[in-house]
Amino acid sequence: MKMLVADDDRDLRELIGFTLTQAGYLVVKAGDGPAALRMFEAESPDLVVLDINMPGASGFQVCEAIRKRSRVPVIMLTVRGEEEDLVRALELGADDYLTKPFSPRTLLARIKALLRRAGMENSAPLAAGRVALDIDEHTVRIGTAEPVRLTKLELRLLQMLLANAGHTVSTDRLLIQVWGHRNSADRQLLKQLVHRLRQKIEVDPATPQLLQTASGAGYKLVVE
Amino acid sequence: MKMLVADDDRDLRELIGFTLTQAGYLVVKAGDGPAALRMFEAESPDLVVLDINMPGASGFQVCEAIRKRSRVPVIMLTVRGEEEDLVRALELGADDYLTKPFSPRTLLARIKALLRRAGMENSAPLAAGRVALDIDEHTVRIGTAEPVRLTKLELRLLQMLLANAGHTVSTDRLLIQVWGHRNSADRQLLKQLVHRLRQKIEVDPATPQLLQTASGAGYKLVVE
DNA sequence: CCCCTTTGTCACCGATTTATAACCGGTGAT
DNA sequence: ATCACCGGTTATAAATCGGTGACAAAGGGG
Repeated sequence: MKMLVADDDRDLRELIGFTLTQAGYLVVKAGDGPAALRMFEAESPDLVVLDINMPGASGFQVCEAIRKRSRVPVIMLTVRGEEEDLVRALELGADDYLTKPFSPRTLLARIKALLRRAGMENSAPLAAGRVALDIDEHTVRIGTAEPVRLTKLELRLLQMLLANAGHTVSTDRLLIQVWGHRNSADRQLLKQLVHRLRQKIEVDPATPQLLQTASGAGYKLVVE
Repeated sequence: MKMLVADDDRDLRELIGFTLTQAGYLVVKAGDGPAALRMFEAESPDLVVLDINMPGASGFQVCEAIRKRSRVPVIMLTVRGEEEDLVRALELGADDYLTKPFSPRTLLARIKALLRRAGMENSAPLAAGRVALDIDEHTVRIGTAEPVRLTKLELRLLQMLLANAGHTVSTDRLLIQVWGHRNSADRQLLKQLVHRLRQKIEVDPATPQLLQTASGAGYKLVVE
Protein backbone atom coordinates (compact mmCIF):
# COMPACT_ATOMS: atom_id res chain seq x y z
CA MET A 1 0.00 0.00 0.00
CA LYS A 2 1.62 3.23 -1.18
CA MET A 3 0.72 6.62 0.20
CA LEU A 4 1.51 10.16 -0.87
CA VAL A 5 2.07 12.74 1.86
CA ALA A 6 1.93 16.36 0.68
CA ASP A 7 2.71 19.09 3.20
CA ASP A 8 5.01 22.11 3.11
CA ASP A 9 5.86 21.77 6.79
CA ARG A 10 8.95 19.60 6.66
CA ASP A 11 8.73 18.40 10.26
CA LEU A 12 5.10 17.42 9.99
CA ARG A 13 5.74 15.72 6.66
CA GLU A 14 8.52 13.64 8.16
CA LEU A 15 6.43 12.80 11.21
CA ILE A 16 3.55 11.58 9.09
CA GLY A 17 5.94 9.71 6.83
CA PHE A 18 7.56 8.04 9.80
CA THR A 19 4.20 7.09 11.28
CA LEU A 20 2.97 5.53 8.06
CA THR A 21 6.24 3.73 7.38
CA GLN A 22 6.16 2.23 10.87
CA ALA A 23 2.63 1.07 10.17
CA GLY A 24 3.91 -0.88 7.18
CA TYR A 25 2.91 1.44 4.37
CA LEU A 26 5.15 2.65 1.60
CA VAL A 27 5.45 6.43 1.60
CA VAL A 28 6.30 9.06 -1.00
CA LYS A 29 6.48 12.74 -0.05
CA ALA A 30 5.95 16.13 -1.64
CA GLY A 31 6.58 19.60 -0.24
CA ASP A 32 4.27 21.66 -2.42
CA GLY A 33 1.33 21.39 -4.76
CA PRO A 34 3.08 20.91 -8.11
CA ALA A 35 5.40 18.35 -6.57
CA ALA A 36 2.39 16.56 -5.13
CA LEU A 37 0.80 16.32 -8.56
CA ARG A 38 4.02 15.09 -10.13
CA MET A 39 4.40 12.46 -7.45
CA PHE A 40 0.80 11.47 -7.85
CA GLU A 41 1.33 10.91 -11.57
CA ALA A 42 4.62 9.10 -11.13
CA GLU A 43 3.80 6.90 -8.16
CA SER A 44 0.06 6.20 -8.37
CA PRO A 45 -0.39 6.08 -4.61
CA ASP A 46 -3.30 4.24 -3.03
CA LEU A 47 -4.11 7.09 -0.66
CA VAL A 48 -3.22 10.77 -0.43
CA VAL A 49 -2.68 12.88 2.69
CA LEU A 50 -2.96 16.47 1.55
CA ASP A 51 -2.37 19.72 3.43
CA ILE A 52 -4.75 22.49 2.41
CA ASN A 53 -2.25 25.31 2.89
CA MET A 54 0.65 24.82 0.54
CA PRO A 55 2.71 27.12 -1.69
CA GLY A 56 2.54 26.68 -5.45
CA ALA A 57 -0.93 25.21 -5.64
CA SER A 58 -3.35 25.00 -2.78
CA GLY A 59 -4.55 21.66 -1.51
CA PHE A 60 -7.88 22.44 -3.14
CA GLN A 61 -6.38 22.64 -6.60
CA VAL A 62 -4.38 19.48 -6.04
CA CYS A 63 -7.43 17.66 -4.76
CA GLU A 64 -9.47 18.79 -7.73
CA ALA A 65 -6.77 17.72 -10.18
CA ILE A 66 -6.48 14.33 -8.51
CA ARG A 67 -10.24 13.83 -8.60
CA LYS A 68 -10.26 14.53 -12.32
CA ARG A 69 -8.37 11.33 -12.94
CA SER A 70 -8.81 9.10 -9.94
CA ARG A 71 -11.10 8.17 -7.10
CA VAL A 72 -8.21 7.42 -4.77
CA PRO A 73 -8.98 8.20 -1.10
CA VAL A 74 -7.85 11.70 -0.09
CA ILE A 75 -7.44 12.98 3.48
CA MET A 76 -7.09 16.73 3.86
CA LEU A 77 -5.18 18.42 6.67
CA THR A 78 -6.34 21.76 7.97
CA VAL A 79 -6.06 24.11 10.94
CA ARG A 80 -8.87 24.38 13.44
CA GLY A 81 -11.80 26.67 12.96
CA GLU A 82 -11.69 26.79 9.18
CA GLU A 83 -14.98 25.09 8.62
CA GLU A 84 -15.52 26.74 5.27
CA ASP A 85 -12.38 25.01 4.10
CA LEU A 86 -13.70 21.68 5.23
CA VAL A 87 -16.97 22.03 3.43
CA ARG A 88 -15.20 23.05 0.26
CA ALA A 89 -12.72 20.20 0.56
CA LEU A 90 -15.44 17.61 1.03
CA GLU A 91 -17.42 19.05 -1.85
CA LEU A 92 -14.33 18.83 -4.04
CA GLY A 93 -14.28 15.11 -3.41
CA ALA A 94 -12.00 14.73 -0.40
CA ASP A 95 -12.96 11.69 1.64
CA ASP A 96 -11.96 12.84 5.09
CA TYR A 97 -10.04 15.51 6.96
CA LEU A 98 -7.96 16.03 10.09
CA THR A 99 -7.55 19.22 12.05
CA LYS A 100 -4.03 20.08 13.18
CA PRO A 101 -2.69 19.25 15.61
CA PHE A 102 -3.51 15.57 15.68
CA SER A 103 -1.87 12.51 17.19
CA PRO A 104 -0.22 9.86 15.02
CA ARG A 105 -2.64 7.38 16.52
CA THR A 106 -5.59 9.41 15.33
CA LEU A 107 -4.12 9.70 11.87
CA LEU A 108 -3.67 5.96 11.65
CA ALA A 109 -7.17 5.27 12.90
CA ARG A 110 -8.63 7.60 10.29
CA ILE A 111 -6.55 6.15 7.50
CA LYS A 112 -7.51 2.63 8.43
CA ALA A 113 -11.18 3.55 8.66
CA LEU A 114 -10.95 5.21 5.28
CA LEU A 115 -9.20 2.33 3.60
CA ARG A 116 -11.79 0.03 5.08
CA ARG A 117 -14.61 2.05 3.55
CA ALA A 118 -12.91 3.12 0.37
CA GLY A 119 -13.47 0.20 -1.93
CA MET A 120 -9.74 -0.02 -2.66
CA GLU A 121 -10.40 -1.53 -6.08
CA ASN A 122 -8.26 1.16 -7.66
CA SER A 123 -5.03 -0.14 -6.13
CA ALA A 124 -2.86 0.00 -9.22
CA PRO A 125 -0.46 -2.90 -9.60
CA LEU A 126 3.03 -2.04 -8.39
CA ALA A 127 5.63 -2.51 -11.09
CA ALA A 128 9.29 -1.95 -11.98
CA GLY A 129 11.16 -3.24 -15.01
CA ARG A 130 9.79 -6.63 -15.98
CA VAL A 131 8.31 -7.26 -12.55
CA ALA A 132 4.62 -6.42 -12.05
CA LEU A 133 3.09 -7.11 -8.66
CA ASP A 134 -0.66 -7.41 -8.15
CA ILE A 135 -1.29 -6.97 -4.47
CA ASP A 136 -4.99 -7.84 -4.58
CA GLU A 137 -4.48 -11.06 -6.46
CA HIS A 138 -1.29 -12.01 -4.60
CA THR A 139 0.51 -12.60 -7.89
CA VAL A 140 3.61 -11.43 -9.80
CA ARG A 141 4.08 -11.39 -13.50
CA ILE A 142 7.63 -11.47 -14.86
CA GLY A 143 7.74 -10.02 -18.36
CA THR A 144 4.99 -11.66 -20.37
CA ALA A 145 5.05 -14.94 -18.51
CA GLU A 146 2.05 -16.35 -16.69
CA PRO A 147 1.34 -14.69 -13.36
CA VAL A 148 2.71 -16.63 -10.40
CA ARG A 149 0.85 -16.91 -7.13
CA LEU A 150 2.71 -15.70 -4.02
CA THR A 151 2.19 -16.43 -0.36
CA LYS A 152 1.61 -13.66 2.16
CA LEU A 153 5.25 -13.41 3.21
CA GLU A 154 6.60 -13.68 -0.30
CA LEU A 155 4.29 -10.87 -1.31
CA ARG A 156 5.49 -8.61 1.47
CA LEU A 157 9.13 -9.29 0.70
CA LEU A 158 8.73 -8.64 -2.98
CA GLN A 159 6.67 -5.53 -2.33
CA MET A 160 9.45 -4.18 -0.17
CA LEU A 161 12.14 -4.94 -2.76
CA LEU A 162 10.02 -3.56 -5.55
CA ALA A 163 9.46 -0.33 -3.66
CA ASN A 164 13.23 0.07 -3.59
CA ALA A 165 13.91 -1.45 -6.98
CA GLY A 166 17.54 -1.12 -8.02
CA HIS A 167 18.69 -0.37 -4.49
CA THR A 168 19.86 -2.74 -1.81
CA VAL A 169 17.52 -3.21 1.12
CA SER A 170 19.18 -4.25 4.38
CA THR A 171 18.24 -7.52 5.99
CA ASP A 172 17.17 -5.68 9.13
CA ARG A 173 14.69 -3.57 7.27
CA LEU A 174 13.35 -6.59 5.44
CA LEU A 175 12.91 -8.44 8.71
CA ILE A 176 10.97 -5.57 10.20
CA GLN A 177 8.80 -5.08 7.15
CA VAL A 178 7.96 -8.72 6.64
CA TRP A 179 7.78 -10.09 10.17
CA GLY A 180 7.52 -6.92 12.23
CA HIS A 181 10.50 -7.71 14.41
CA ARG A 182 14.23 -8.17 14.17
CA ASN A 183 16.60 -10.50 15.94
CA SER A 184 19.63 -12.35 14.74
CA ALA A 185 18.01 -15.78 14.85
CA ASP A 186 15.42 -14.66 12.35
CA ARG A 187 17.96 -14.27 9.58
CA GLN A 188 17.29 -17.89 8.83
CA LEU A 189 13.68 -17.03 8.05
CA LEU A 190 14.79 -14.49 5.50
CA LYS A 191 17.18 -16.96 3.88
CA GLN A 192 14.32 -19.40 3.46
CA LEU A 193 11.94 -16.83 2.15
CA VAL A 194 14.41 -15.52 -0.41
CA HIS A 195 15.08 -19.06 -1.51
CA ARG A 196 11.42 -19.86 -2.00
CA LEU A 197 10.78 -16.60 -3.79
CA ARG A 198 13.66 -17.25 -6.18
CA GLN A 199 12.19 -20.63 -7.04
CA LYS A 200 9.10 -18.81 -8.18
CA ILE A 201 10.42 -15.79 -10.04
CA GLU A 202 13.88 -16.67 -11.36
CA VAL A 203 14.47 -18.46 -14.64
CA ASP A 204 17.40 -20.28 -13.07
CA PRO A 205 17.10 -20.01 -9.28
CA ALA A 206 20.75 -21.04 -8.89
CA THR A 207 21.96 -17.92 -10.72
CA PRO A 208 19.58 -15.14 -9.73
CA GLN A 209 19.06 -12.39 -12.30
CA LEU A 210 16.35 -10.46 -10.50
CA LEU A 211 16.65 -11.00 -6.77
CA GLN A 212 20.36 -10.55 -6.17
CA THR A 213 22.37 -10.84 -2.99
CA ALA A 214 24.34 -7.87 -1.70
CA SER A 215 26.75 -9.79 0.47
CA GLY A 216 26.87 -8.60 4.04
CA ALA A 217 24.26 -5.94 3.33
CA GLY A 218 20.98 -7.30 2.09
CA TYR A 219 19.15 -8.00 -1.14
CA LYS A 220 18.15 -6.01 -4.14
CA LEU A 221 15.82 -6.29 -7.07
CA VAL A 222 17.63 -5.61 -10.34
CA VAL A 223 15.81 -3.66 -13.02
CA GLU A 224 17.09 -2.75 -16.48
CA MET B 1 -33.99 8.18 3.41
CA LYS B 2 -34.66 7.94 7.17
CA MET B 3 -32.20 9.11 9.83
CA LEU B 4 -32.00 8.65 13.57
CA VAL B 5 -30.66 11.54 15.68
CA ALA B 6 -29.68 10.62 19.25
CA ASP B 7 -28.56 13.43 21.56
CA ASP B 8 -29.55 14.39 25.09
CA ASP B 9 -29.17 18.11 24.36
CA ARG B 10 -32.68 19.05 23.29
CA ASP B 11 -31.67 22.20 21.43
CA LEU B 12 -28.94 20.50 19.45
CA ARG B 13 -31.21 17.59 18.69
CA GLU B 14 -33.87 19.89 17.30
CA LEU B 15 -31.30 21.86 15.30
CA ILE B 16 -29.93 18.74 13.69
CA GLY B 17 -33.43 17.45 13.09
CA PHE B 18 -34.42 20.70 11.44
CA THR B 19 -31.31 20.72 9.27
CA LEU B 20 -31.88 17.18 8.06
CA THR B 21 -35.59 17.72 7.49
CA GLN B 22 -34.83 20.81 5.43
CA ALA B 23 -32.43 18.75 3.37
CA GLY B 24 -35.25 16.36 2.54
CA TYR B 25 -34.57 13.50 4.91
CA LEU B 26 -37.03 11.84 7.28
CA VAL B 27 -35.92 12.21 10.89
CA VAL B 28 -36.60 10.30 14.08
CA LYS B 29 -35.16 11.48 17.40
CA ALA B 30 -34.05 10.01 20.70
CA GLY B 31 -32.91 11.74 23.90
CA ASP B 32 -30.91 8.98 25.55
CA GLY B 33 -29.22 5.66 24.84
CA PRO B 34 -32.06 3.23 25.54
CA ALA B 35 -34.47 5.37 23.55
CA ALA B 36 -31.97 5.43 20.69
CA LEU B 37 -31.82 1.66 20.64
CA ARG B 38 -35.61 1.34 20.75
CA MET B 39 -35.97 3.79 17.89
CA PHE B 40 -33.30 2.00 15.94
CA GLU B 41 -35.19 -1.28 16.29
CA ALA B 42 -38.54 0.25 15.50
CA GLU B 43 -37.61 2.53 12.61
CA SER B 44 -34.66 0.88 10.85
CA PRO B 45 -33.06 4.19 9.88
CA ASP B 46 -30.63 4.41 6.97
CA LEU B 47 -28.13 6.49 8.94
CA VAL B 48 -27.53 7.27 12.62
CA VAL B 49 -26.20 10.49 14.20
CA LEU B 50 -25.09 9.57 17.69
CA ASP B 51 -23.83 11.73 20.56
CA ILE B 52 -21.12 10.09 22.63
CA ASN B 53 -22.15 11.66 25.93
CA MET B 54 -25.66 10.58 26.80
CA PRO B 55 -27.41 9.47 29.99
CA GLY B 56 -28.67 5.90 30.22
CA ALA B 57 -26.20 4.32 27.88
CA SER B 58 -23.16 6.00 26.38
CA GLY B 59 -22.89 6.47 22.65
CA PHE B 60 -20.24 3.76 22.68
CA GLN B 61 -22.65 1.17 24.00
CA VAL B 62 -25.32 2.23 21.53
CA CYS B 63 -22.86 2.11 18.65
CA GLU B 64 -21.70 -1.32 19.67
CA ALA B 65 -25.26 -2.60 19.95
CA ILE B 66 -26.14 -1.20 16.53
CA ARG B 67 -23.07 -2.76 14.94
CA LYS B 68 -24.05 -6.14 16.31
CA ARG B 69 -27.04 -6.20 14.02
CA SER B 70 -26.46 -3.72 11.21
CA ARG B 71 -23.89 -2.04 9.02
CA VAL B 72 -25.85 1.21 8.81
CA PRO B 73 -23.60 4.30 8.62
CA VAL B 74 -23.03 5.88 12.05
CA ILE B 75 -21.74 9.40 12.71
CA MET B 76 -20.60 10.11 16.26
CA LEU B 77 -20.74 13.55 17.90
CA THR B 78 -18.09 14.53 20.41
CA VAL B 79 -16.50 17.50 22.11
CA ARG B 80 -13.11 18.78 21.06
CA GLY B 81 -9.89 17.39 22.38
CA GLU B 82 -11.20 13.94 23.27
CA GLU B 83 -9.06 12.03 20.83
CA GLU B 84 -9.20 8.83 22.82
CA ASP B 85 -12.96 8.85 22.35
CA LEU B 86 -12.55 9.20 18.63
CA VAL B 87 -10.21 6.30 18.26
CA ARG B 88 -12.49 4.13 20.37
CA ALA B 89 -15.54 5.17 18.40
CA LEU B 90 -13.92 4.36 15.07
CA GLU B 91 -12.68 1.06 16.38
CA LEU B 92 -16.20 0.21 17.52
CA GLY B 93 -17.31 0.57 13.95
CA ALA B 94 -18.43 4.20 13.69
CA ASP B 95 -17.99 5.52 10.17
CA ASP B 96 -17.32 9.16 10.90
CA TYR B 97 -17.44 11.77 13.64
CA LEU B 98 -18.00 15.48 14.17
CA THR B 99 -16.55 17.66 16.91
CA LYS B 100 -18.95 20.07 18.57
CA PRO B 101 -19.62 22.78 17.82
CA PHE B 102 -20.16 22.32 14.09
CA SER B 103 -22.17 24.15 11.48
CA PRO B 104 -25.27 22.63 9.91
CA ARG B 105 -23.54 22.95 6.57
CA THR B 106 -20.62 20.87 7.81
CA LEU B 107 -22.97 18.23 9.13
CA LEU B 108 -24.72 17.97 5.80
CA ALA B 109 -21.48 17.78 3.88
CA ARG B 110 -20.26 14.94 6.09
CA ILE B 111 -23.54 13.06 5.80
CA LYS B 112 -23.51 13.36 2.04
CA ALA B 113 -19.91 12.24 1.85
CA LEU B 114 -20.75 9.26 4.04
CA LEU B 115 -23.79 8.29 1.99
CA ARG B 116 -21.70 8.58 -1.12
CA ARG B 117 -19.09 6.22 0.30
CA ALA B 118 -21.70 3.81 1.58
CA GLY B 119 -22.95 3.52 -1.98
CA MET B 120 -26.47 4.52 -0.99
CA GLU B 121 -26.83 7.22 -3.58
CA ASN B 122 -25.71 5.52 -6.73
CA SER B 123 -26.85 1.94 -6.74
CA ALA B 124 -24.11 -0.52 -7.55
CA PRO B 125 -24.25 -2.47 -10.80
CA LEU B 126 -26.35 -5.54 -10.29
CA ALA B 127 -25.00 -7.71 -13.06
CA ALA B 128 -21.68 -8.87 -14.48
CA GLY B 129 -21.06 -11.62 -16.97
CA ARG B 130 -23.62 -14.36 -16.56
CA VAL B 131 -24.51 -13.30 -13.02
CA ALA B 132 -27.56 -11.07 -12.55
CA LEU B 133 -28.54 -10.08 -9.02
CA ASP B 134 -31.99 -8.88 -8.05
CA ILE B 135 -31.64 -7.15 -4.70
CA ASP B 136 -35.34 -6.62 -4.14
CA GLU B 137 -36.27 -10.20 -4.87
CA HIS B 138 -33.23 -11.65 -3.11
CA THR B 139 -32.45 -13.78 -6.13
CA VAL B 140 -29.63 -14.45 -8.61
CA ARG B 141 -29.94 -15.70 -12.09
CA ILE B 142 -26.95 -17.47 -13.62
CA GLY B 143 -27.09 -17.30 -17.40
CA THR B 144 -30.52 -18.42 -18.49
CA ALA B 145 -31.12 -20.73 -15.54
CA GLU B 146 -33.98 -20.33 -13.11
CA PRO B 147 -33.46 -17.56 -10.53
CA VAL B 148 -32.21 -18.87 -7.19
CA ARG B 149 -33.34 -17.44 -3.88
CA LEU B 150 -30.58 -16.12 -1.58
CA THR B 151 -30.50 -15.46 2.12
CA LYS B 152 -29.62 -12.03 3.52
CA LEU B 153 -25.96 -12.84 4.09
CA GLU B 154 -25.55 -14.66 0.80
CA LEU B 155 -27.00 -11.63 -0.93
CA ARG B 156 -24.55 -9.26 0.73
CA LEU B 157 -21.59 -11.46 -0.06
CA LEU B 158 -22.56 -11.83 -3.69
CA GLN B 159 -23.33 -8.14 -3.98
CA MET B 160 -19.87 -7.36 -2.68
CA LEU B 161 -18.18 -9.77 -5.06
CA LEU B 162 -20.29 -8.54 -7.94
CA ALA B 163 -19.32 -4.93 -7.24
CA ASN B 164 -15.70 -6.04 -7.67
CA ALA B 165 -16.32 -8.61 -10.37
CA GLY B 166 -13.09 -9.96 -11.81
CA HIS B 167 -11.03 -8.71 -8.89
CA THR B 168 -10.11 -10.46 -5.69
CA VAL B 169 -11.78 -9.16 -2.55
CA SER B 170 -9.88 -9.79 0.66
CA THR B 171 -11.44 -11.84 3.41
CA ASP B 172 -11.11 -8.93 5.81
CA ARG B 173 -13.11 -6.67 3.59
CA LEU B 174 -15.75 -9.30 3.06
CA LEU B 175 -16.06 -9.82 6.80
CA ILE B 176 -16.54 -6.12 7.35
CA GLN B 177 -18.99 -5.69 4.53
CA VAL B 178 -21.11 -8.70 5.36
CA TRP B 179 -21.00 -8.81 9.16
CA GLY B 180 -19.74 -5.32 10.01
CA HIS B 181 -16.75 -6.42 12.01
CA ARG B 182 -13.44 -8.12 11.56
CA ASN B 183 -12.09 -10.73 13.85
CA SER B 184 -9.85 -13.58 12.85
CA ALA B 185 -12.14 -16.11 14.52
CA ASP B 186 -14.92 -15.11 12.16
CA ARG B 187 -13.11 -16.49 9.16
CA GLN B 188 -15.05 -19.65 9.79
CA LEU B 189 -18.28 -17.78 9.10
CA LEU B 190 -16.99 -16.72 5.72
CA LYS B 191 -15.92 -20.25 4.88
CA GLN B 192 -19.41 -21.50 5.58
CA LEU B 193 -21.11 -18.70 3.72
CA VAL B 194 -18.96 -19.22 0.64
CA HIS B 195 -19.67 -22.92 0.83
CA ARG B 196 -23.41 -22.38 1.00
CA LEU B 197 -23.38 -19.82 -1.77
CA ARG B 198 -21.44 -22.15 -4.01
CA GLN B 199 -24.03 -24.86 -3.47
CA LYS B 200 -26.56 -22.46 -4.91
CA ILE B 201 -24.77 -20.83 -7.83
CA GLU B 202 -22.15 -23.29 -9.06
CA VAL B 203 -22.85 -26.07 -11.53
CA ASP B 204 -20.37 -28.26 -9.68
CA PRO B 205 -19.75 -26.77 -6.22
CA ALA B 206 -16.64 -28.91 -5.82
CA THR B 207 -14.91 -27.18 -8.76
CA PRO B 208 -16.07 -23.56 -8.64
CA GLN B 209 -16.19 -21.73 -11.95
CA LEU B 210 -17.71 -18.48 -10.71
CA LEU B 211 -16.82 -17.96 -7.09
CA GLN B 212 -13.14 -18.78 -7.04
CA THR B 213 -10.68 -18.86 -4.17
CA ALA B 214 -7.60 -16.65 -4.29
CA SER B 215 -5.56 -18.60 -1.80
CA GLY B 216 -4.21 -16.46 1.00
CA ALA B 217 -5.89 -13.40 -0.48
CA GLY B 218 -9.63 -13.76 -0.65
CA TYR B 219 -12.32 -14.64 -3.15
CA LYS B 220 -13.27 -13.40 -6.55
CA LEU B 221 -16.13 -13.62 -8.95
CA VAL B 222 -14.94 -14.67 -12.39
CA VAL B 223 -16.54 -13.05 -15.41
CA GLU B 224 -15.79 -13.80 -19.04
C1' DC C 1 -46.74 -24.13 19.97
C1' DC C 2 -44.30 -26.57 16.08
C1' DC C 3 -41.94 -26.43 11.64
C1' DC C 4 -38.76 -24.62 8.61
C1' DT C 5 -35.13 -21.54 7.26
C1' DT C 6 -31.19 -19.19 8.31
C1' DT C 7 -27.06 -18.53 10.84
C1' DG C 8 -23.39 -19.80 13.97
C1' DT C 9 -20.27 -23.42 16.01
C1' DC C 10 -17.57 -27.55 16.10
C1' DA C 11 -14.64 -31.20 14.45
C1' DC C 12 -11.93 -33.14 10.92
C1' DC C 13 -9.28 -33.67 6.49
C1' DG C 14 -5.83 -32.61 3.13
C1' DA C 15 -2.97 -29.19 1.28
C1' DT C 16 -0.22 -25.27 1.68
C1' DT C 17 2.60 -22.26 4.18
C1' DT C 18 5.87 -21.13 7.72
C1' DA C 19 9.35 -22.26 11.24
C1' DT C 20 13.32 -24.89 12.74
C1' DA C 21 17.38 -27.43 12.15
C1' DA C 22 21.28 -29.51 9.92
C1' DC C 23 24.63 -29.47 6.34
C1' DC C 24 27.53 -27.55 2.47
C1' DG C 25 30.76 -24.56 0.26
C1' DG C 26 33.13 -20.06 0.07
C1' DT C 27 35.66 -16.32 2.33
C1' DG C 28 38.43 -13.65 5.29
C1' DA C 29 40.99 -13.17 9.63
C1' DT C 30 44.17 -14.99 12.69
C1' DA D 1 45.46 -24.66 8.39
C1' DT D 2 41.88 -23.55 11.35
C1' DC D 3 38.02 -21.24 12.60
C1' DA D 4 34.04 -18.28 12.56
C1' DC D 5 30.79 -16.42 9.70
C1' DC D 6 27.88 -15.98 5.78
C1' DG D 7 24.61 -17.39 2.36
C1' DG D 8 22.42 -21.30 -0.08
C1' DT D 9 20.25 -25.76 0.09
C1' DT D 10 17.76 -29.70 1.76
C1' DA D 11 14.87 -31.96 4.96
C1' DT D 12 11.43 -32.08 8.31
C1' DA D 13 8.24 -30.47 11.83
C1' DA D 14 4.63 -27.24 13.16
C1' DA D 15 1.09 -24.02 12.13
C1' DT D 16 -2.31 -22.26 9.24
C1' DC D 17 -5.74 -22.35 5.59
C1' DG D 18 -9.67 -23.71 2.91
C1' DG D 19 -13.35 -27.19 2.29
C1' DT D 20 -16.77 -30.15 4.17
C1' DG D 21 -20.41 -32.41 6.95
C1' DA D 22 -23.00 -32.45 11.05
C1' DC D 23 -25.43 -30.20 14.28
C1' DA D 24 -27.00 -26.60 17.56
C1' DA D 25 -28.91 -21.95 18.22
C1' DA D 26 -31.67 -18.27 16.65
C1' DG D 27 -35.55 -16.44 14.13
C1' DG D 28 -39.89 -16.27 11.64
C1' DG D 29 -44.28 -17.57 10.17
C1' DG D 30 -48.34 -20.58 10.47
